[in-house]
Amino acid sequence: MSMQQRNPMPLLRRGELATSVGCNLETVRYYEGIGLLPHPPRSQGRHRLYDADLVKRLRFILRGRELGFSIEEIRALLAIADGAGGCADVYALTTQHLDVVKRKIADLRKLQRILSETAAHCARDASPDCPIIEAMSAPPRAPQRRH
Amino acid sequence: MSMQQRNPMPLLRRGELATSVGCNLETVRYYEGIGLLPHPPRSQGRHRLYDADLVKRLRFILRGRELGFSIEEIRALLAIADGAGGCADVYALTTQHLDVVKRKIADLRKLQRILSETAAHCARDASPDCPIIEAMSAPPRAPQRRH
DNA sequence: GCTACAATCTGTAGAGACTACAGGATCAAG
DNA sequence: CTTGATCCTGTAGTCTCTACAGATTGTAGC
Repeated sequence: MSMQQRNPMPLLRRGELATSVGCNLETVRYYEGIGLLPHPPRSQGRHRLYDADLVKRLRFILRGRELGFSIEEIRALLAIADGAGGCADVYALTTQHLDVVKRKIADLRKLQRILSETAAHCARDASPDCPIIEAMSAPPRAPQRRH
Repeated sequence: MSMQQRNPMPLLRRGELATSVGCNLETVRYYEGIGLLPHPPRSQGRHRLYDADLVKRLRFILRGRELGFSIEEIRALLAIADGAGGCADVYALTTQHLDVVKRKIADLRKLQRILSETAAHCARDASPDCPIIEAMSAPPRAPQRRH
C-alpha cells in the first residue's frame, strides 16, 4: 500500500494558484520570470502545473512583500530556506531583517498614536487646524536611512 | 522690533533640501511635478529656493511614503492639512488608515517573533532545516486583501 | 468525436513611483 | 573673472507589477 494519498492535492493551474493565494494571475508568471519561483512542470499543452510546495513558496513571497521586504531580500531568505548557506548566514540575515522590522514597528506605532490623536481631536471640535503635519514632519532623530 | 529672526534659515537650494531631508535630488522635482510640492520661488537664474515650510512638507511626504501611504493618500492628507475639507474628512481618512496601520503592526510583530525564533534556533545548532518558510507561508486566516 | 467557451500560452506595453543622464546655464569660492 | 560644483530642462531607464492581444489548449455538454 502506497503511502501516497489518493488525493494528494490535484495540481493547480496558474489561475487556480493565483486565486488560492490571493494574488494576480500575472504575478505568478512574473515571479517565475525573475527566478523567485522555479519553472513548474507543464501539461502536454505547456500549461503550468503547481503542487503544494509551490503554493507554499508563493505564499511566502507574497507575505514577505506585504511586510515590506524587497524582492532581493526575499530572494535571500528563500536561498537560505533552500539550504544554500549555513546557519551563520541565516543568523546574520534574520537578525538584520529583525532590525528593519523593529524599526518599522516603532514608526508605525508612532503613526498610530498620531492618527488616533488626530481622529480624537477632529471628532471633538471643528477646528480646521489639524496637528497631523506638525506631528509627522518632525525630523527623524536617527541618521537618515533610505531604502 | 520685528519678530522675524535675523537669520530665518537661509533658503535652501534643491540639493541642500534633498540632503537635509535625506531623499534623492530628483525626487524633489518629481513631487513638484505631480503637485505634492508647490512651485517654489526661484533665484534670478531660475534656481529653486526652499524655505522651512517646504522642508516640513517634504518631510511629511517622505515619512508617509516610508510608512506605506500611496502618493494619492498623501495628497489627500495634505489637502486636509491645507484646510481643504472639514474635520469629518480628517476623521474618516485617519481612522481608515489607522486600520491599515494596525494590521501592519500585527503582521510585523508576527514576523518579528518568527525571525527571533529562527535566529535563536539557527544560532544554537547547525541544522540547515530552518523553520522560516513553514512559519511564513501559512495561509492567512483573514480574507485576502491585496493593495 | 465535435463544438464551444473558458483558461492558458507568449510577448509586449502600461502604471506608479521614482532615479539617472545629457547638454547647457548659473552660482560662488578663490 | 575663471572654474568647478550645482542647478536647469527634458527625456529615458528601473523596479514591481498588471493588462492586453492573438494564438493554443482544456474541458463540459451534446
